[in-house]
Amino acid sequence: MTRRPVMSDVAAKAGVSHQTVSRVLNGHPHVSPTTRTRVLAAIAELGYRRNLSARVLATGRSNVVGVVAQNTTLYGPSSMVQAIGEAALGADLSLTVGHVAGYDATAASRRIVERLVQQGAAGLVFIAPVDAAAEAMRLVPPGIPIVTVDGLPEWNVTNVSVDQYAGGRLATEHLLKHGHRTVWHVAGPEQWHGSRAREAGWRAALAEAGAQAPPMLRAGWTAASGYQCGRMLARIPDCTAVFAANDHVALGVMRALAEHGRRVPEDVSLVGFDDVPEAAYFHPALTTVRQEFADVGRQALRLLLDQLVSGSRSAASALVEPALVDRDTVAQPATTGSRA
Amino acid sequence: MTRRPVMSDVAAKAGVSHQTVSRVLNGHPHVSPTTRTRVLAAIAELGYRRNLSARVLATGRSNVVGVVAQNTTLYGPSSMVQAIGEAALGADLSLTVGHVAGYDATAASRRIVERLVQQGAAGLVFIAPVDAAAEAMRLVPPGIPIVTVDGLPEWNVTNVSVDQYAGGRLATEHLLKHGHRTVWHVAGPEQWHGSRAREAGWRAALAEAGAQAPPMLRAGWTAASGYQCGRMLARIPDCTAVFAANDHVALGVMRALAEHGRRVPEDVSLVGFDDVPEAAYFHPALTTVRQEFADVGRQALRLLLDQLVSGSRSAASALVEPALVDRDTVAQPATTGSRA
DNA sequence: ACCACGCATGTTTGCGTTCACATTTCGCGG
DNA sequence: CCGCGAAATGTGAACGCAAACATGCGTGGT
Repeated sequence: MTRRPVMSDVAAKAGVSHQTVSRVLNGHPHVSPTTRTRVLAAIAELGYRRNLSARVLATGRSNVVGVVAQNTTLYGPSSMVQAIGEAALGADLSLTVGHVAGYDATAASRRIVERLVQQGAAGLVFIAPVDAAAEAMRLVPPGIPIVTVDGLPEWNVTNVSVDQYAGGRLATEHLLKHGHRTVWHVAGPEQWHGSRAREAGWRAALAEAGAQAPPMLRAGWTAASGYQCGRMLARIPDCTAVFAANDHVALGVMRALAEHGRRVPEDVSLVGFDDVPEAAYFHPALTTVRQEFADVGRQALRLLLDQLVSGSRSAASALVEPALVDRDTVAQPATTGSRA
Repeated sequence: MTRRPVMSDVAAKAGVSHQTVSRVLNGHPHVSPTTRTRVLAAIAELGYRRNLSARVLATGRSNVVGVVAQNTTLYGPSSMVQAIGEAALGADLSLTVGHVAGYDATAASRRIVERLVQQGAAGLVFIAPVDAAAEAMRLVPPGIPIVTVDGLPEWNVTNVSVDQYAGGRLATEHLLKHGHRTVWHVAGPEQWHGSRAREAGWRAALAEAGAQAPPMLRAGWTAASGYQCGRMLARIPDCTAVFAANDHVALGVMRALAEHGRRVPEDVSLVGFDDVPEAAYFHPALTTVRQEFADVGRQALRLLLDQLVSGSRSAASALVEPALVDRDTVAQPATTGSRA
């Protein structure tokens, strides 16, 4: 077993100095075309790859950006990571993704951040939809730019998120507009900023319409938890309109409703959130609020890049507007036909 | 702006040599407790983090493993990456995930592999459900261990996958057992090995039962493509049993069937694949074949670790057995009640 | 009392690259 | 034909760390 070739091996083979090889590799000027091709040939022949560690050590810069993601099994986070990855590839950056397991978020985030920093990450993207992320963020040395996704404004860091408050309003107003007296809400986990923002939007829309806010139900992000909540809602005759935390929760709710013989949308109208690709094929097709996750990912990387070139952290921000996608789960309430 | 502290800064502050600091950091023996605490204090005070590039350069080893993943938006891949990430964290390895965009798989994979190798990855996991991955794999220098997930045996590399052939049989046999004369199949993309294996399993089960294989329909992995296929199937009165490429495709099929007034399972029985978390909440609840993605991820990392300690590539393999999850989408065919 | 051994610590060297600077080569105008 | 500047190439040092080797000190056995 022979060791990996290094720059001087290439240099020897091409009959030049290692520095010339370096110049070729980095596209520096002042290298004659003939030398360049000779060097290139030697590289190919030896199967030489440059050692990135040595390069980072020598230059003090690296072009890897780290991503700290919360729960990449979920559709939202995974779409964003994917989008960031594609954008990074385009910007000739490489991506190191630290996947935080669900159960011990704080400890895991710490370790991940620690590693990313030690690896010399040039910048970090925190997909930080929960408070636990803030603490890990504090471990990052001041020199390294940060962008959060779904972070909180008070963290005072560049942030990009979907305007979930607006989304909550959108959903609620849409239901109200169809003549429902009020709208029930099955919320997501309360640690998630998104849940809280959607809830706030829901309350705001209700208040503005002069409608009383019914008690709020708490679900996770899963269909199973939505189903549990749905079983409660199904027993409440007054409940004619529901805004669910996300599409999967909505699916669970629909299921519970159906089992109790309550039809969607005839008896109960329902709006989800996210617009996962299969939402249009639920039965009936789900009316929902679309979040452009890929867009969020791209913007996050763009903002990080801005900081990278400017060389310092900033607190710029971007908001992505959600949009209502009207399908088949919203209708007039049956009893109060032409009341409003 | 003062530069990041290095080992000698810590050493100076603690009044020792840099080598002693190194020993403390690496948990070497022969360091007195008092010195150790002094060094630790200095590290904390300075906010020192060791430079991983320098470490890698000096030792020649790195403990980062690379993952090349195809389409992490999908439930399967993302679950596996997540599982690998958790397992890696447990083994004190760090993970660099290269996310291959969908559109130009070959070029993107190349670049990602190139990077991973240059970064000095100790080992690589290819989530390689398509042929394009094989080509990228060839770029990896021989010294670096590889594990593929959903790879092909002829690649001659350590591989772990779900036994999708068995899964296809399972699904088909389950339908046959209920008295269906034959089973239709809506397959996934043909580039994916999983699709092909499931198809083979389907054909085998049919042949074994002496049933004629009806023409096969081709979908993607999405509900939308399943819906398109479903619209065809709905027009075929003979079609009483369908095995769908995955759960989302099954959802699309169900939707199309419902629109044509064909009931599931009374008129058409349906089996999916994957058992995504929301499958139990489809309407009706989907009978499907469960793949233990997390298990696959964990095994992949374990096999990589084995190679890492043994120091050489091997071609061991692991197969994870899928299991049928019986829910509400399979029943006796209506017309041929007590025929078989 | 002396030697030898083991523990705690320091010194030197090299990992593979880039950077700053030194040197050689070449072409061209006077 | 000389000299000068720019282009082409080479040389040495530095990046931050760990490994190998070297040193000094205390302790126990005989």
